[in-house]
Amino acid sequence: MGINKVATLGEQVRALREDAKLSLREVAEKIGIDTSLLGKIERSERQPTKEQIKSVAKYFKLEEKALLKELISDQIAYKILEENADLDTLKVAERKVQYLKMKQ
Amino acid sequence: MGINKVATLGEQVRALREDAKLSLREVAEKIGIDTSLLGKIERSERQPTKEQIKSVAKYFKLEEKALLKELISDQIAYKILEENADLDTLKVAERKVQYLKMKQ
DNA sequence: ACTTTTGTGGACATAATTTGTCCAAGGATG
DNA sequence: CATCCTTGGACAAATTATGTCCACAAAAGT
Repeated sequence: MGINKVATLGEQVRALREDAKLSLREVAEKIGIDTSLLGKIERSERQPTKEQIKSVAKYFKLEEKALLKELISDQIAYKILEENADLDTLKVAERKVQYLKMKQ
Repeated sequence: MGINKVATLGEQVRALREDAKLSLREVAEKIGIDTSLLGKIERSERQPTKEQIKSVAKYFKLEEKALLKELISDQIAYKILEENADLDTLKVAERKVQYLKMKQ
């Protein structure tokens, strides 16, 4: 699974790890976090911090910025789902971003 | 200012209140919250809870669902801004919502 | 000019949410 | 069986958000 497929950040990380035939333990240790935590991140039970994102990006030689974007979009997607909000809510949000940027 | 204009939830509430020529105190009391809190909500310094949204909707005879949508879109817009994220992030989020809904 | 009302903002305790770890247990692999 | 792997619960700790109190300045009223 490529990094560009539609999947959560966690799923993408898992795919990277499995493609590299590495265990949670190995990667977690390299990144400096608990095995269980990495597992939770892959299952989207925990949101990685920016620092963790950096470590992951570095480890898998990915662009940190791209992963960050995956993180934010994940968080927004989950918010929409758990609030049971209409997809159109995102359009409204987009307009608000533009509006708020206008008024500096 | 109508409820449909592009503005934050707080600004919309403020507009409603000012159009009705009411003070923060009056409305806050009716709604059962502190004056200062209502002010902060109008300035987006605090996010109203769902209960507060309900009270506001009831008080101004608006659809609760519409206000809820304003709340969620506000939260998303502010997230985009404070993370300095690209607007395209919202598109990614949209695809993820669809993706996550697919896998039930 | 004095009084009252109004909105804002800081400080703060409290509450709610999130994070990260430990540990136990179940599966798969060999 | 023995080992490695992943998952999940429980929980303390950390982080973030909430709501109130209070003081102050500006505006409005008398």
